[in-house]
Amino acid sequence: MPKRTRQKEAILRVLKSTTSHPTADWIYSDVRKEIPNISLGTVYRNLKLLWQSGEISEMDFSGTFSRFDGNPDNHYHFRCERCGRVFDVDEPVNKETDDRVAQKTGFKIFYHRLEFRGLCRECQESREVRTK
Amino acid sequence: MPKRTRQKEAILRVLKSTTSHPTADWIYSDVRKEIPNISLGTVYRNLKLLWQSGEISEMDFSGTFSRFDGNPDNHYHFRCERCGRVFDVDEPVNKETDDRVAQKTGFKIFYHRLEFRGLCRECQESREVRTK
DNA sequence: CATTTATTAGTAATAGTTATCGTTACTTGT
DNA sequence: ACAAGTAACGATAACTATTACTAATAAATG
Repeated sequence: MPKRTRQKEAILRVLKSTTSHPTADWIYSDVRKEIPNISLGTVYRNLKLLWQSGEISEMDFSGTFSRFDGNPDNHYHFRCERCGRVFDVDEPVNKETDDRVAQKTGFKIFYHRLEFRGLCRECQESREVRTK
Repeated sequence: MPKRTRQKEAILRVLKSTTSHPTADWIYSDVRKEIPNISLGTVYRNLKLLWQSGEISEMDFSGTFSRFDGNPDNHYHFRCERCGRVFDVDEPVNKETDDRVAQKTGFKIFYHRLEFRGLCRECQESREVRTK
């Protein structure tokens, strides 16, 4: 059973108080204002714990390494959360949404990335807790 | 002016001959069957060159570090390709597409990630070549 | 064929993240 | 309230993906 600690609460509070999608390092230096001797490892550990319990979400999916695609045209992907494999999804790219969002926000939008997440056919039998 | 080298051609050939979205390391070991003493740095350098010339695309966007989001509910993001900042996008999440793709593919789909890419308002003035 | 210069192999360095480990402090049961 | 059990801590080392550096090599050009 997880424990509620000062460090975890501070990290969660920092994360809930901003919309800037901070990096682990940014969170680290912000929390240090309150807990000056907190360790960077503690920040990473708690971010993972908070993510596992569903209290936060992580972007820049799938961690450490890049994957490359011989097809340079914009298309969509499916990623299996269990085995990590990536598949192409044959679904037409919807450009109208780009225009509508650009209109609403004032951003100039070149394209978008869409990735579906779930379990591939092979992995659907034996579901497990998500680990990373 | 870029040169066509045996290494670059081999890397491109490997990448065009698979749909498995390989990692740099996987590409490295596959190309080594043909050029045993190729360097891993060469693979990375050429992947970047091929990406810059638009011949391939890269996934797992934006490189090295993760960003975290205090809001665990599924929502969309916009990422500025110049300054790297990430903004929330207030757009309803479309669950029907998940169902349609699941039907077509046999995957079990939990959710999807959608990220728009372009230039934020501040960066729209001085556009530049994309560097990474 | 000689010159120019991008690219190479090899290796060292960097950066983000994770693992380890002895110590601390939250939680639970008595 | 106190003791026991154990999750979490801080500090640091290790790991992994990627990039930078350098002298040597090999495409391209005229």
